[in-house]
This record gives sequence, C-alpha cells and structure tokens, in this order.
Amino acid sequence: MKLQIQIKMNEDLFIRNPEHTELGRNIIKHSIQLIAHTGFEAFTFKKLAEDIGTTEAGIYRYFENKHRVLIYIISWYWGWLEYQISFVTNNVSDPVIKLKKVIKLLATTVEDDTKTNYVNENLLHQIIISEGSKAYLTKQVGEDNKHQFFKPYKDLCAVIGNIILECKPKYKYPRSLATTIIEMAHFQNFFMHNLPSLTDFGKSKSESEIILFLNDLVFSSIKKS
Amino acid sequence: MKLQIQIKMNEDLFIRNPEHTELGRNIIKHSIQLIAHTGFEAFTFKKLAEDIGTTEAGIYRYFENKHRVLIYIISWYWGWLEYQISFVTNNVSDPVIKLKKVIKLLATTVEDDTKTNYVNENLLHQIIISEGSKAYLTKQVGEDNKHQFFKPYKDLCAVIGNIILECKPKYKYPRSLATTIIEMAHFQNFFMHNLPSLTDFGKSKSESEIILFLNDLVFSSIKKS
DNA sequence: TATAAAAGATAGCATTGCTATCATAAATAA
DNA sequence: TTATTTATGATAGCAATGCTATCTTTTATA
Repeated sequence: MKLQIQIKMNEDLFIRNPEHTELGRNIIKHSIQLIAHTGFEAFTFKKLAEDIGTTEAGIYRYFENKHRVLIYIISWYWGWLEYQISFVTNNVSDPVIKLKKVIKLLATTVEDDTKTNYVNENLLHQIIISEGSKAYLTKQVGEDNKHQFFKPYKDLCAVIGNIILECKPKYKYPRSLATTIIEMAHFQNFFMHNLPSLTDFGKSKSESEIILFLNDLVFSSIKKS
Repeated sequence: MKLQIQIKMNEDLFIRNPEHTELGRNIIKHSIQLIAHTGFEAFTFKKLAEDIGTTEAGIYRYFENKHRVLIYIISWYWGWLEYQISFVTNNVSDPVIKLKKVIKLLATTVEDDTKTNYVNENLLHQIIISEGSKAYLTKQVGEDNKHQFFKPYKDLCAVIGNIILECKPKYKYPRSLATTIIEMAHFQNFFMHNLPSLTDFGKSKSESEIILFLNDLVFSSIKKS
C-alpha cells in the first residue's frame, strides 16, 4: 500500500491550486530545488520557468509573486512537521520524552519522505534554515498575518508550547520557549556550518551537539524545582 | 565638552569611507531612515539618492551595493553595543549582574545617542530586529565572512560568552547561549509586536517581560548546580 | 594658482517584476 | 460527436531596479 500525505494549504496563498495540475506540482518541486540552490534573493520566476520548461506568465497564473511561493513551501513544511510530531509522540505519555523527540525532530536533517511525491523534505529543511525567517521578516507581515499565512507556524508553536506546559504546568513562557527552540534549532545549524565561531560546535559540525545544547537549555528551564 | 564615539569600520565594506565626507555621512543617516521605514527589500539606491538629493551614481561611489550598506550599519550597531556593554559593566565584579545588564541592554529599545552625530540608534535598533539576520542569511555568507564582515557580531558573541563562563566556568555552550540571547532578544520583540501569539507577552507588549523570559532562560541554564 | 579629488548630471543597458493578448491543446459537458 | 470551457504556450511590452560609464562643475589642498 502506498501512503500519501495531503497537507491542507491556505487558499489565499495561490491563484490556482498547484497541487491540482502537473505544472503546479512542477512549480512547487522546482521552486524548492531552485530556492535551495540559489537562495531566495536570486530566485526569480524567469529562472523557475526555464527550469520547468514553461514561461514566466505560466507561473504567474499560480502565484502572485515569489514571496507567496516561499510562504507556501514553508507553510507546507510546518504542516508536515506537525504531522511528524504527532506521529513520533503518539502513545508517548511522558511529556519530557515527547519534548525530547520534538527537539530531535527539529534539529535533525530530514531525509526525503517518499510519502510526499513532489516535495523534497531534505531541501525544504535547508530552505527553512537559511530562508525561513524571511517569510515573516518583512514590512507586509501584518497583511500576511491577516491572511492567516502564519497559522501553520503558530499551530506548531502551540503544540510545542503545550508539551512544555505538560512538563511544567506553572512555566510562564511556553510559547516563547517554543519559538526559541524552533528558531535556535535552525539558527545554530546555520551558524555551525557558516559562522562556526558563533557556536560551540564548530569543530564537530554535528547536529547531535545542537540537540544536546537545546535539551540542556530547555530542561534547565522547565525542570521541577 | 562634547564627546564623540568613533567605531572602527572594516575597510572592505565601502569603496570610499562614508565618515569622511558630508555626502558619505548623509548616505549612512538616510540609509538608516529609509531601511527602517521601507524595509530592506524595498530599499534602493535610487530612492536613497532622491532622499539625500544626490544621484544613484553618487551612492555607488561609496558602496558597491545595498547589501554592503546593510552590513555596514549593522556592524556599526554591534560595535556600538559592545561599547555600551563595556560601559555599563565597567567596575561590576559580579558576572551575574553583568549578564543581567547585558540582557537588559539587548532587549531594550535604545534612545538616540547624542554622542553619535549622524546615526539614530533607535532606528538602528528597529533595523536590527527586522533586518538583522538578513545580513548573514545569504548565499554569499562565506565570501562575506572571508572579508571579516561579521567580526563585530562575533566579538559581541565572544564578550557575552565570556561573561557566561565567568558565571559558570564549566558551562559547555557559552557561544551558542550568547547567540541565543542576542537573537531571541530581537526575535521575541519582533514576534511580540507582529505575531503576538508566538510569544507570551502579546497583551502587555512590554520589553520588560522579554527581559524576564531571557533571564529565566539564561540563569536556569547557568546557575550553580 | 595649479591640480587633484569629490560631486553633479546624464546616458545607457541588462535584468527583474509584472500584465496583457492571442493561439493552441486538453479536458469536460451538451 | 461536437461544443465549449479550461489550461497552457508564445510573445510583447513596460516600469523599476541594479549597475557602469562619461563628462562637467565644484571644492579642497598642494
């Protein structure tokens, strides 16, 4: 049996649903490849069209602009990650173990999930690390937020925040700690590979060290005391 | 007596030193205003030239491109902040008090420092919050790093890391904790104002709560145990 | 006063970001 | 089957951006 995941996407993100057509799925697939390869700044619809073998105008029929594409694929990732979390924490009763699994999931390079056809999760993870915060660090963040574009990120934050509260019901900053875990899982990875002297893992360049750091950080804050 | 601060800037950042001429100082001053106002994406040399009352070509005589301008003003800020830290921690022997002062400095909106003529630190602080990470989240990060463009940030990270080690000599992650403090001081501020449900300070929107969160986070990790 | 350095004034050109139009192919309904 | 939506392909075009070049005028300094 071949399982397929469907992530429900916000309809305001696109003009035409890219999941419904071959060209649409190609736009997603090649956007991920191109953004991962060239970075978001150098990513243009022209180049994307050439990669796919279609025209610029073709892309514009699906997405208003490249920023929407970025939000689309990043939202997809957060949705997929929330699914992964619910999967690996299923039947786990101890919230501390749950939270450790979440941290590991966030800080570990993912492999391409064969359950998702046209999405390469490994490239997507790299995009989250290098381009993730550019989704909201803009002047239009307020407008985009009205469209609910950041709901997947907020949902993820709420899920992690709730696990934190399970660990320590009286903890005062579950959401801020959740965003700290998420952002630092990615920033420490970026620093480790690109500006290693900003971290303590510069030599080993090993993700397991980031996990140890985050575990230490988080469980110092929320241990019973 | 009127005191003036001079921050030593990396010579590779500019073509002609903007501090040496009226036009140069205007470029810095108006870049800060324009980036704070329109965001880095919409910031162009054309608009900047119009603001100043000069021409695009005039700006290009000072800076190769807008990304160098961003790195310039951000580097300036880190340099200035390191000076502020050395100032407020001077004669303080207790490292815990030192670190608390640093956290407060990082998380508090600064007022315009009259000791610096053409730089508005308050606007600069907003830029750090919204645009700061765009300085390094690029494909050229490696190239830029070779030019030592991130030295001011690294120096700041080292200073804070050393204070952390003074607090707890055996702590394993002083640099990663330092970058966590720096980045989270700014990200929590951005979230609080723009995506409040990602934080626990959405209602009060008060910087003092961010300080409390960071203090809790940091001193749980490095308290004697 | 000579002359070098900085700034102003234009021009130009490739790329980007976006919209519009018309023709054709593919899917679906009458 | 034919009719007709619907999706795609093929071009064109235009304003804005990013950057370089050249020539003149002003300002600073030797």
